Amino acid sequence: MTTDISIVQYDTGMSGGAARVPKYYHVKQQVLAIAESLTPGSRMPAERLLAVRLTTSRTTVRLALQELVGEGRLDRIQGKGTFIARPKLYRVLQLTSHTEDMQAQGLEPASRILDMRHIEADEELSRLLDIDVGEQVVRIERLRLAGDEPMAIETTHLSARRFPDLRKSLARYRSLYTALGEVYGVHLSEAEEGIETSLATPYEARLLATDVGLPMMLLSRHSHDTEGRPVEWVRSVYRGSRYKFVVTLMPMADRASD
Amino acid sequence: MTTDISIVQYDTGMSGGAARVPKYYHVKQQVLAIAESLTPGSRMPAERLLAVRLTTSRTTVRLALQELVGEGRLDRIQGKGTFIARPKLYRVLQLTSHTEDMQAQGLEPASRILDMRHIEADEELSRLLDIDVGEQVVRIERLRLAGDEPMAIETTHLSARRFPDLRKSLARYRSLYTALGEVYGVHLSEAEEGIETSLATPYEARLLATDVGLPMMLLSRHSHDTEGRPVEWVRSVYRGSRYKFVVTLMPMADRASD
DNA sequence: ACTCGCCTTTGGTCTAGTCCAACTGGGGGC
DNA sequence: GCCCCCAGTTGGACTAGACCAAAGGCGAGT
Repeated sequence: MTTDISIVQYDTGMSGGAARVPKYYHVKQQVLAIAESLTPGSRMPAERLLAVRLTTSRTTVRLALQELVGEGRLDRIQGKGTFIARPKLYRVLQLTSHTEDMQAQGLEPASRILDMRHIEADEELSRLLDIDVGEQVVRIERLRLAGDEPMAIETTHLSARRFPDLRKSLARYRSLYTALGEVYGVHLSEAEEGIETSLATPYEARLLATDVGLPMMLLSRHSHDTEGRPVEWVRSVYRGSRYKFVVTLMPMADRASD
Repeated sequence: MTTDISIVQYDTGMSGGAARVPKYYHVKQQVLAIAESLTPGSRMPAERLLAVRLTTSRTTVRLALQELVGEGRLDRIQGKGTFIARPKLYRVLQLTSHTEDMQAQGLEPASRILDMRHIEADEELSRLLDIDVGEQVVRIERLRLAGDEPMAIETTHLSARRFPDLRKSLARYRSLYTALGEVYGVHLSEAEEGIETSLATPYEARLLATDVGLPMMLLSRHSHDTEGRPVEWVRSVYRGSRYKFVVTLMPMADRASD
């Protein structure tokens, strides 16, 4: 029972020199091989069994499994087992609403309002929405769904003064963007979107049916109307292992002619 | 020495019900509090010391530290210690070269060719580059740097037949895009970019000075020339904890008028 | 025949401890 | 005075095992 950390050469066939490869990484490759021999939805061998078969500890097996879950290849369900996951979904980055975006992909859009309240603008929100610090801001927290699968937690911020009675307007029209156009005559024209990684908090993990600490995609959108005034600031958290974001880039104006 | 897993209410002040919070998550908050009281670059207490102070095991402390490293808040260096990290860098998504992009942000662009070779097109590459299966493809693997900090591993694929003697052309012009324009008369016009998360492989971790298994940003770019023909297919891996990607979205053509 | 509850199985969390690897600094040798 | 080596410290990897929590099957009781 001596601890034996193997030092092995890395061999993905890529260039460059050697790199140290921890044992769990080899275990991961072996587990992956098993996973690839099975069809999506079918069950993997139990952790304790894998540990015995691969002559390692359960901890090491779990580390390997954790990475495969983080990559979206496996799903773990306590009490039931570990299963082969389905492939990633696509999410197109464009200036459309959730409703339009889902319909364009043939998916059933849905959303559940988790929370809707007024908060006071802090310094950051006042800058983003071009209002005074302390002014009222409508904060809408929604769970976005594609079909019956939870997709993202989206938190939208708008000026309460500019968009009064937003709750009623939202109820009347299905999509927020439609309501903005129909009720307040505001049309979106340009937005900057920021994309970064984060890790699931316990709250996010519960709502999105994933595990605490797994990699997430954090999108923030800052939208402006046709007059260039800021309209909304949105922060969305997606399961990183379930989505791939796609954006079409066009040449910049000052390069179009050369 | 009984194992005592505390079941505590989650209290980020958000809506929704309770969620189970593992102990390491509380430890993480405590460690984060310590980190926030220090300035970037300064050293955190040692792991063994934190374990004693927070009355937990070193394993649990390491789990908490791992998440903070994954979020880009801490850096760990074996033999030296754990340090407060610097804030994230921005990376704008637009149809420019690495060289232009870096210069626009006042950073010193640099890149190191890791590997350059010809490979045979498999089915996927033949589709992406619009060539036959088995045709030669130039594969350029480069380490992108911003100043002296490794930024990404970028792997570019181009048709070898369409761009002969690319090595010489690359040597003459600093940027690949410049070489494409000057030597081959090809100008890029539109590209689809895909963004997803992945986990660092040992190879990637070594080159990007990060740890195996940490969340990464995986960008893939499919660029076309002004005639709509595919020119390159690029796969780039960035340290997720170091970069935030920014893209400007414009309204779609069929929505500009309403 | 149905229902309730226990028991097994499977994943989830945590501990305590061992050994390896890398950086640092001090002391001895040249 | 300079260099090298060795020992201490710090992070990295792994083990063995304990107990918790959720899911589901099965059997006893009604």
